[in-house]
Amino acid sequence: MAKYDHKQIESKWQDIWETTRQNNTDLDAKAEKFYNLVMFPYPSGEYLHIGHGYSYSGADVYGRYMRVNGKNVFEPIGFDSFGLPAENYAIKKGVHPAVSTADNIVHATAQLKSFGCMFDFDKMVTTSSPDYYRWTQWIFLKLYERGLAYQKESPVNWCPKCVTVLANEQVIDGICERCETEVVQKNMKQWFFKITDYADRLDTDLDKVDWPNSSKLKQRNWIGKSTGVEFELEVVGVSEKISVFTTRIDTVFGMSYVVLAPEHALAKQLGEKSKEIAEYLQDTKSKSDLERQEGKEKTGVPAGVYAINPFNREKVPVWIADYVIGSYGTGAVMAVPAHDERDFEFANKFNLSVKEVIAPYFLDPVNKPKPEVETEKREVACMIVRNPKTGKYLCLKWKKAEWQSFPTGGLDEQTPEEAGRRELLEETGYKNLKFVEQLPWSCYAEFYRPHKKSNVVAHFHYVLFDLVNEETDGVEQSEKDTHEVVWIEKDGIAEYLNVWNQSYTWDRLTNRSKIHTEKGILVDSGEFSGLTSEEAKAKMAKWLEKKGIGSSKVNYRLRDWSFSRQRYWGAPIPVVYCQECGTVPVPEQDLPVLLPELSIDQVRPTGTGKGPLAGVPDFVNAKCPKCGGNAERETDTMDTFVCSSFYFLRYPNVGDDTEMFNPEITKKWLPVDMYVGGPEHVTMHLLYSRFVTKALYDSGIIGFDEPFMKLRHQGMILGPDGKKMSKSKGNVIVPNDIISKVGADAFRTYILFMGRFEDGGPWNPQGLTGVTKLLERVWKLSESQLLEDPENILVERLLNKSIKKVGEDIEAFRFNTAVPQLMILVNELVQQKQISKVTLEKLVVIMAPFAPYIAEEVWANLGNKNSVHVQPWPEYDVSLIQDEMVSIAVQVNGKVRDTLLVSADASEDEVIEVAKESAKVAIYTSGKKVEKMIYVKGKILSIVTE
RNA sequence: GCCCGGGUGGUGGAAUGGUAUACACGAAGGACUUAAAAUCCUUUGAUCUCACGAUCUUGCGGGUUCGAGUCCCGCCCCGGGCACCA
Repeated sequence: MAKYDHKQIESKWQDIWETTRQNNTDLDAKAEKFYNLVMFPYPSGEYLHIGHGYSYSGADVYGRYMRVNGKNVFEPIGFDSFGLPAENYAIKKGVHPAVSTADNIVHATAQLKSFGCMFDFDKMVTTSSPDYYRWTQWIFLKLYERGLAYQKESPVNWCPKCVTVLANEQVIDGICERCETEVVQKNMKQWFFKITDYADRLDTDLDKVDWPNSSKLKQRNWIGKSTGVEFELEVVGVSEKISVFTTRIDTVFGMSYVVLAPEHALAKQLGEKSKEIAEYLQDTKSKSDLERQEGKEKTGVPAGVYAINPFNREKVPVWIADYVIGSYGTGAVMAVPAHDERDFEFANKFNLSVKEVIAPYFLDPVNKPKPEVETEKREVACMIVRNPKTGKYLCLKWKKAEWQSFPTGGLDEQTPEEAGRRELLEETGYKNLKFVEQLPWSCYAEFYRPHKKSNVVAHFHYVLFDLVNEETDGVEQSEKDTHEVVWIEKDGIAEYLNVWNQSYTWDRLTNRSKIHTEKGILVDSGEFSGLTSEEAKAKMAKWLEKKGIGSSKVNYRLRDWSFSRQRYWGAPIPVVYCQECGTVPVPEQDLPVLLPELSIDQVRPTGTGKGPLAGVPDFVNAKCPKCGGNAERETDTMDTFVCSSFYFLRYPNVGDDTEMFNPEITKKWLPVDMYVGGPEHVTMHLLYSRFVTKALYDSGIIGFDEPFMKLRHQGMILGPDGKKMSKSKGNVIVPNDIISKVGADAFRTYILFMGRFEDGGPWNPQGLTGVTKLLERVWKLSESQLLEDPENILVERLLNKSIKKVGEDIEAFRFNTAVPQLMILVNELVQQKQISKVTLEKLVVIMAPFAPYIAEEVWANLGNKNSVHVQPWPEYDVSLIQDEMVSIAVQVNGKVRDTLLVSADASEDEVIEVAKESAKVAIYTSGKKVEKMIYVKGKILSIVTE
């Protein structure tokens, strides 16, 4: 009997599959196409790590499953080999990046082959090779043609260590994503792609794709769509007006000042006249983004001018402060400290007024308004009365409703103070009260009043009193019948009150730094008072439009994509600067603009703000394509994310030197059907790819505007120490050792078995044994004497169930539950004295996506000529999915007391009969009246007794 | 602070509102063996009990339900994303 020798099997089938071209997809085949894509690796280190193996294993199991379900699956792979990390690695090793990249690709390719994935190695792309990056440059030209690539002098993220500009997306908390150096702001002329033109479509089109919800949300947050209004304020004595953007126009009557960002034109203008302002502008300019983030202490200076609130003609001071971002909206905001945390903080620091214009609204969930009775509107005073002698507060316990509250009473044309005194006298008899204050906020509450049998929308005003003495005038019996007067300790109030608006007010009273930032009902807002925030937003926008000073507006947080890099290892930007013609793109037929071959010393970044190419006269000096005169080449290169933003379009066209895409092939094969990769790319690669796809769609080059129809993420495999793998921590696990020890089949199956695919987790080889046992058992089964006929009905049922479950689980990326099903099946088969050939064949087919090598070997050993990987997924027999006998739990009052084995199609009555005979059940039911019996077919019988 | 995930045995982890802890690892005991490895069998959430069995248990506290890991409300903790975006 032969031993299971994974090494021998793996090398044997790798060769055979290569010869038979099993995994080289015939792109012209008639069968329905399935483009199964994994994020291509970045060969910045010597080897791919275990996380790559994880991602590819999952994607490959899925791809293989699609193939045996009749799809013509295309599963390409390549290398994202341009860019900073590859260059940094090369420089560290003292090797030219072209050399180190080529070396790394050799290692990585060998690894990729060992994984046993059905990659089509004939269609590889390497983004750093000229026959690829000519198309990167071509994409640039296409975007440039549409006005989507432009140059702009602006503050950009500069990494002093990588000595280059970075995109916003590559700066994490003010730190360079790659080298973890603090990023500084530098004013430089840089290239940008106008991704902001697509902000809205990038947001709404997410509805078209099947992506994890969390990823859609992440992208939406990054795009940061925000709907509001933009309107103008006149400035007293200045001809310029200030435009502000706000999402809360409903709070406009609470505006107590206006803030300009230091970058605002008016701020600069005012700075010319005032030394104080000029100094402030200078101060904020020198702060790095990180400093601006860290020191969140608000700073600012008065601008010395006043703006006019168009709604109430009130004069409000203008301030200049760096808590307003110059590049967002209009760079100026209206400040409403009563309803915005930041404005509140600023107002507190600089002693600016705070005016409440939004009252919280409460719908009483206990005493809900009744639709059949009338609703009355009332202005109400709510009295908070303290007895200074005892420190207790006056509360009422209601007799006809479940209320425990402070006393309240209608205003009836009186002030809250007057109404409060009157009402307290009536309800409690207390007559000597000292008015303390009226709280600066009010609340609306809508509820049903059982004692008056009506609904009410009450607008509560809160008045504080101190009790001077306990003298009373007595209380009428009718008042005594409705409520009882109680005095409650200060600490007990929060618990005692059960009326929401009062609980809210008490909470705010004891914690005065709180403000109301939610929606509510407008107060003190002129003609808009009484409206809800939503109603007011619509009406106020109309009001502004009618006056011609404002309108609805949408803003996005997304910024344009800065893609020029002052580094060597990237695709040169195909542009020349001509003294006569200005900026001229290199014509398509002249592509690629080749990266000059330099010595390692010339490759090193310069730190001058220009890339190393600027020091290569042969490269720089060029002829203008337009006029033929002398011109200079652009010396910046493109960020690697440009290379990866379209590689999926190129894969099916690899080998075609005449055009980027063959329209026929592209139409047939794109968009990508399934894309697997890490969630860390959601706001970078995935966003950029969607943008480029949409731009090409708008150019009429391609006929689809979303590149990835389905997306699934693998989680991150951490080091054995539970920390993110990194060379410096020395916890990097390379799959090679594992594969050579236990084989690719065991590696793939185990890593997918470890946990949910999207979860990842620390690498722990302990459990590998379980999977190697599984494979060895299958091997042993294949070496045993096989039956010709199916063994028995029980085995058949389990087999059919397994076919169903494994298939469904793969389809849903639930690999970690598919593998256990295979284990259950194999364990059962091992228990059988003998198994049949048919059963073994079916087993091998359904485990083949996980363990392609052993499956193929066993399949061949069974005498099959064709590959197991093109065997159709077995059909399962629906009638064999359901067990004949099922075990039913019998619960008495919620506790399982017995389990019964009954026929699966047993009726409720039959099950009840059997349950009645159970002695265990009888212990809990005898002598008691059965009130209810609930039967869930095949699952449970629930008996409820008195 | 805001927005997403998540919290289940010693460990990785299962579980359309219906028998929580599948499957695997580890551990303990046993068989085979001169011995070990491999393999196979048994046990393995906790507590009480000689035992039959009982009680408790899915981060904490409430609620809905015949029945809650799962649904609702309020907290705590961990991971990720965004962060002065008006």
